[in-house]
Amino acid sequence: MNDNTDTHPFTILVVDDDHDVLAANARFLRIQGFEVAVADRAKTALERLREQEIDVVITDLIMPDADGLTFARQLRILYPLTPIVFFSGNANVPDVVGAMRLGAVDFLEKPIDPDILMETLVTLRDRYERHQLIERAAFTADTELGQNISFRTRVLAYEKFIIESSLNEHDGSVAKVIDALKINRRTLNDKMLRLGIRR
Amino acid sequence: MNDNTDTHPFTILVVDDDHDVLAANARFLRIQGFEVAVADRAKTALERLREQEIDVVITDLIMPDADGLTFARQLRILYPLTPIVFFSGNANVPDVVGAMRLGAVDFLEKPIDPDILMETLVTLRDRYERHQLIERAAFTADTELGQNISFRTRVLAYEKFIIESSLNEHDGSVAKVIDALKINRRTLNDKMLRLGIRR
DNA sequence: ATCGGATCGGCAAGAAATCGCCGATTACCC
DNA sequence: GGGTAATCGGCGATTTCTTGCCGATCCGAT
Repeated sequence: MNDNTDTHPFTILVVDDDHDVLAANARFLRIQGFEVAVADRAKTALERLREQEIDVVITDLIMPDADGLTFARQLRILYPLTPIVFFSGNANVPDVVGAMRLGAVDFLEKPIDPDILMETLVTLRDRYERHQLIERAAFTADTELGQNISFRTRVLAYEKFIIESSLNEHDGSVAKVIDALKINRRTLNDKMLRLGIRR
Repeated sequence: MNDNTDTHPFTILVVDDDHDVLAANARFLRIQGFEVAVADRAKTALERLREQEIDVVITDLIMPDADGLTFARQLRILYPLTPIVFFSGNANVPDVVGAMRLGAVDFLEKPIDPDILMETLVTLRDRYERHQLIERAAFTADTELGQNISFRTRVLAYEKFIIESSLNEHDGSVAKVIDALKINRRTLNDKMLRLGIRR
């Protein structure tokens, strides 16, 4: 659709406190052609997120300074829609449930099967490329502390995201979007206007 | 929203192919004061759902005529917002992930701890009583069923998620949430009421 | 018991969103 | 050119949301 001119490469943040595994995974993903950032704990991960535009976070459930779910919760507040993929060596059911409730995309078991990892990431990248138009600024935004994004802003950004996704999904057919989202035609037009969505 | 005055009792459908366990669980729940329907396989479960109004489905992941995820998928098509609670004796991670992606409320391990079961059900009943059917799955872009849920529902679910996350983050302090989300106190209170959020 | 901080809900005016109705535009196909 | 399908925006009645103001409640501290 609306090809924008940004050249931002699809970037993955890998978080793991085991430096060897971290390095190995990072290398593997780079070889596969992904842009990769790394962090060895929650704190550094949040720094990376602040520094650069991250499109997917892959994180161990167990970290030295915070458990993965707490980290995911913080992440969700700052970046509500950034996909998170968890992995863990000895996951129990409640952990998996908790992770999925936080909107995790997937939960992989350690040792990670490279094929499965690739498949997951390729799916996410495809999705990302189709949804390229999402205004990340709306979520990321506000230079200083990502914290300070208002409720309103987030909701609007999310509405925009839904509509753009649905438009993409339906090859730009407004009629189909109306049907899929069960939204009034007039309302949809109004929102598209207000949110600056063009087909 | 619209207060209905119906006298329909909160009804649970328990699905398990082990007749002894099924009977035991059903009795337990009846003693606890719930209205209970039972089924020993997916086919009968779908019949029950057609016959009577079911408010929650609790189902074993493994059934003689269909695996639990397939059943859940059918259920989701017919009744997109009916809460599903899974249980299983030997759940593996992919199963749990699949169940949660289908919008399961929880995933319990067999043998079921009665306390946990009760807690889950009481929560669901409370929510039911507040006419609050929104599920996390409603806004997660990764669900298989994201398409069948209205725009409105998804946005509301997202609002709920933001507020709950923020409350969580701030140890339940409404004042801090007001500050963090930059939302009017009165508006926040209204939304919490409407969305069924308690501290 | 009393004070202060935090929270909550009723009320009502003002602001914003919703959505039906109508007419306009564009594109495509006989 | 006429017919049709898809889309868009102006207008305005109606509905819903927002939010300031006021008073009530709850609790821990004094």
